Amino acid sequence: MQLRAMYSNELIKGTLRTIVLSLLAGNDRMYGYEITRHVKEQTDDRIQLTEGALYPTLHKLEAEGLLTTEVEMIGKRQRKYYRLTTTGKAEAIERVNEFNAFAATMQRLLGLVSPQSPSPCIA
Amino acid sequence: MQLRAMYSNELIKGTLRTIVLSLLAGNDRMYGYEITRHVKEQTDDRIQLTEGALYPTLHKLEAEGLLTTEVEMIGKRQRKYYRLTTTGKAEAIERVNEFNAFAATMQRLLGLVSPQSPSPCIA
DNA sequence: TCGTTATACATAAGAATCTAATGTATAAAT
DNA sequence: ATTTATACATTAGATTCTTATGTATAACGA
Repeated sequence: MQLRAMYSNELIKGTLRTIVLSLLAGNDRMYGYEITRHVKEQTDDRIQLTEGALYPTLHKLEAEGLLTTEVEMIGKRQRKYYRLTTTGKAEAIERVNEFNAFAATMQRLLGLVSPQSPSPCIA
Repeated sequence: MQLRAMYSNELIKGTLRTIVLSLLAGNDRMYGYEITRHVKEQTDDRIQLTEGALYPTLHKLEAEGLLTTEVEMIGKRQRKYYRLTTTGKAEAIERVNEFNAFAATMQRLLGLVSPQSPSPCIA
């Protein structure tokens, strides 16, 4: 479940956990399918998660105590919500900062930014 | 050979080819050990390539026709220089642009930049 | 001189992650 | 009635990376 879209698949590898944690940090609770829709929309179809990668990742994050689950029935259909634990919230912040720092380092290494500009456009 | 340093290893995955191609795009020719030193220095030890990842990657890039090699003897010690082919030069540009676009998309998704700012601080 | 560190290549077992396919099922839309 | 969307899940195989190991020369410091 990484992408079926634009970016050469390799680049996305290793960012799935960061994406999931970041989305949950901003959304209180979300279910798997919702996460895939959200990412697809927010990135204009550039990143499309696949089930084969997403579900195992969610299960792993839960097993590590970063997420808790709440199952609800929508009609006869099951829906499994995920929510960050306290540990998960801290981890989310750490991961996002880490990605940001990594991107800045890479952009410098690849000559995409001048060494002077400390980090690219942090909001 | 990805990193033994700061960034949670996962993030670096998939960027090795991009790094190698980018460095060779800026340096005419380089040998393996030189690449590891270069990356380490340029990133202030934040990214440290390991042999187990670098050498197989160089061999693969050569097999794909993106690199050519020139072996030279420094005293009794062998040194294997790598150089971009025409195809390799085009691929290098593509990969770097791809990373840049990917980083921008991720930074938007992770809420690190406002949706207005088109791409972060391109030099 | 002797030991350590640096230079310089390479491979390989095992771990981790992702892709692509498959499976099951309900609900909505055409 | 059929297709598409919603919603979960697993799994075989591929790819990539980590960690360790192997070989060898050169330089440096004690």
